[in-house]
Amino acid sequence: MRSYEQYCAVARALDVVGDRWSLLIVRELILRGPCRYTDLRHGLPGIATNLLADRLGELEKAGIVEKVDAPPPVATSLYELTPRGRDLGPVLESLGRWGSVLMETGRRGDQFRSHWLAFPISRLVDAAPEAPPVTIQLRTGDQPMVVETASGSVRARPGTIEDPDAVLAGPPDAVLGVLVGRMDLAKARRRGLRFEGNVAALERIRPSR
Amino acid sequence: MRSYEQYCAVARALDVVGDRWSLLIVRELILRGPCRYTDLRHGLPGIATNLLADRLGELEKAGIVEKVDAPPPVATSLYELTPRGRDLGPVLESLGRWGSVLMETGRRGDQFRSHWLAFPISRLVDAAPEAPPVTIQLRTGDQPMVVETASGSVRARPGTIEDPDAVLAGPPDAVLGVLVGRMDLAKARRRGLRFEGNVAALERIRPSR
DNA sequence: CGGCATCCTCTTTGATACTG
DNA sequence: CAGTATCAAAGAGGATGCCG
Repeated sequence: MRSYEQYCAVARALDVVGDRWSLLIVRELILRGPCRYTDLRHGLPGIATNLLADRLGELEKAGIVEKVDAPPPVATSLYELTPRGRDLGPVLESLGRWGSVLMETGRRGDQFRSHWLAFPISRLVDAAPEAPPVTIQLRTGDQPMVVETASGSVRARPGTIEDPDAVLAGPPDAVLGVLVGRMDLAKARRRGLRFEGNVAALERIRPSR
Repeated sequence: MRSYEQYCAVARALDVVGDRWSLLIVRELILRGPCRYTDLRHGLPGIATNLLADRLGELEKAGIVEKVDAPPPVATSLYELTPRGRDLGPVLESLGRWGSVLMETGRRGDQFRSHWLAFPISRLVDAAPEAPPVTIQLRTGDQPMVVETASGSVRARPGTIEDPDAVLAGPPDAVLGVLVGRMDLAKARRRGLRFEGNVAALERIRPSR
């Protein structure tokens, strides 16, 4: 990106990460940890491959991303964040918080990847830390996810679990709407949500405001 | 900006404010309050006038900026932030925090405007709230600024004050470096800082980390 | 002059094809 | 798999023109 040439911290930050796609690449690496080139392409639907290569080069030069050789089992190299890159977490956090109200409009044919749910879900809070743990199986997007409470917080990870307290399946906006408490079950069902299990499990998960 | 078309809060936020210059326009309106078109141009050195007009139109359509007729004395219209626009404060805050280490490299011929100092200065903290207030006069950039402590916090505003506890003048990086405690007085003087007054006044102002 | 709209050039992006 | 090469389209930057 062409520099703004302003002696201001915001402008200088944007000189480095203000390019189109740059912050979304960081999002992928924060959400998924070290990634192969192909993993990044999959998590960034719409990016042109030459742009991904360009941006990775720039981010590497800026000390945000590091290219490392993967340990023996994998025969490729991985991209991962440097500590300086991980420091962008609060930037993504504030942007995501500001953007969360824009998620109410559902999709307009937007692409979706399941692991993107980890961001809003990490903002949920387990209302009763001393109560028994809750597990919820999600089936939306490209891969199944598990939501589980752990010591007062809520986390999401890819994978499946046996005997979850509830299963949510269907379109991403309905699943997300119910999870964050923005949409009630009846409305979500009308939008295509399939729900099984214990409704009380959802009440253990509440938006932290 | 072309949409990323991703059902992710970060991507949707960037759909709205990810355009070049957009967040810097918001910076100006947060730092200076309602602005005339010309004020914005002055605070955004390097922007092409058609781009400023374009961006203002987009930001208005997105509900971030509002164009209002100024009250009688002024014969022009003003641009101001909507509540939704003011909600971008934390985004600029986190970006500025991340970018602050990029300010150590001084200028490379970058443009500078005095009011940009308000951002880093608001992160300073008055170490001893019960101690007498401190006022510092700054003379760097396009207009004089006053830094003053008030009930435990530190604020900056344009203007001059009589009998300040200290006066800092010279290049912006030296003034800023001393203010945030990154540069000691000797080094700042070698970089062109002119200092008058009470050194102890600086010790009342400390980075809040 | 403040507040844009137009025109033109140059750079960046996006889509696709191709290679080690 | 992990990119590079190519080329058309979109966007940015700069100059200038217009209008109250």
